[in-house]
Amino acid sequence: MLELTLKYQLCFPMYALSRQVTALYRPLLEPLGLTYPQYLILMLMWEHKKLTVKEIGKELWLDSGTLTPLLKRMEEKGLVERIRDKSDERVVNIHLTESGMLFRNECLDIPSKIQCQLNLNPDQAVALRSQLYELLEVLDKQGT
Amino acid sequence: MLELTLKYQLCFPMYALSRQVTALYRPLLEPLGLTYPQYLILMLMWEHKKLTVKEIGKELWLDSGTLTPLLKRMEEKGLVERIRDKSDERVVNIHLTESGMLFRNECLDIPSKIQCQLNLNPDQAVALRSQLYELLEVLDKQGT
DNA sequence: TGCATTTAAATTGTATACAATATAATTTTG
DNA sequence: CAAAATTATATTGTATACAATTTAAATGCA
Repeated sequence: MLELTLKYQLCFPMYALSRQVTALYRPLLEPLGLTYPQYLILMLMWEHKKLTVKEIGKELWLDSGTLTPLLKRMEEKGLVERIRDKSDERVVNIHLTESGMLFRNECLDIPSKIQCQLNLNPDQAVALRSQLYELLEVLDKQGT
Repeated sequence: MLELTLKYQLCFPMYALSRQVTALYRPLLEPLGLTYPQYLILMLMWEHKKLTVKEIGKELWLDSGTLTPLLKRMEEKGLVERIRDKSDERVVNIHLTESGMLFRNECLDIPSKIQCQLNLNPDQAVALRSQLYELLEVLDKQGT
């Protein structure tokens, strides 16, 4: 396991699978004019209606260097609005628009389509997800 | 599991973890002037000495649009040479240089450092790796 | 043989990621 | 209170990813 060969690495299948799973989303999101990170942000917004850039960054593990241009593109598409906080001018609040809200209906069956293509039963999916979140937790604590 | 909320998705922790694990490599690779994809290519080259762009692409699930500039940068650093195949001028063979060979010594303890930071025992790591490769296999077959 | 098809890389253009730095606003502190 | 430190976002620059197209070479086949 500690060998310096591609096939013994844990990181590599993680990297490759992440990209290939994202590729599964592409044909589902492209007709909606969405990219995968934009879809992630929309999922957050459907749940929260309003979030700061910092809060989005914490959820997605992304910084403002990535989020600022990404959110600007989403604003251009009319999915969200970027509004400076009145009480703290450093903060930018992201608001879901009516249009962004309606996009949710178009995305309702995406999760089931993806899970089907991964050929996973629900139990397996839940188990794998837990394991991945455990590792994220480990890294989160180290980052502190 | 089929809910349209970030925390119920399987894809998201995969995406986030992949990036965070790559971030673990960064402080180890940066002193060597390497990026993570460059390190992956080096691992392949240490094993094979000579590969075509297409063969590298198949191993890493990357296309020439990504690999051509990446390999040019590695050539500039003196890690590899890019040489047109004499018998088939469409093909570019990538050769490991002496210098690229020597880099292996600097990377020997990277895998153990990473595994340590992930706080995984070898059995867990092997099990997770297998599961990820199974999913890659599923996607590979669909891609056919 | 000669031309259509296929193949391997390269190129172009767009969208992330992320380090490093800059900017502006707020908080802390002496 | 005023300067220093911190914080939130934006900007700049570099390096992937990847779709779409182009180019050049090799192959298939009538």
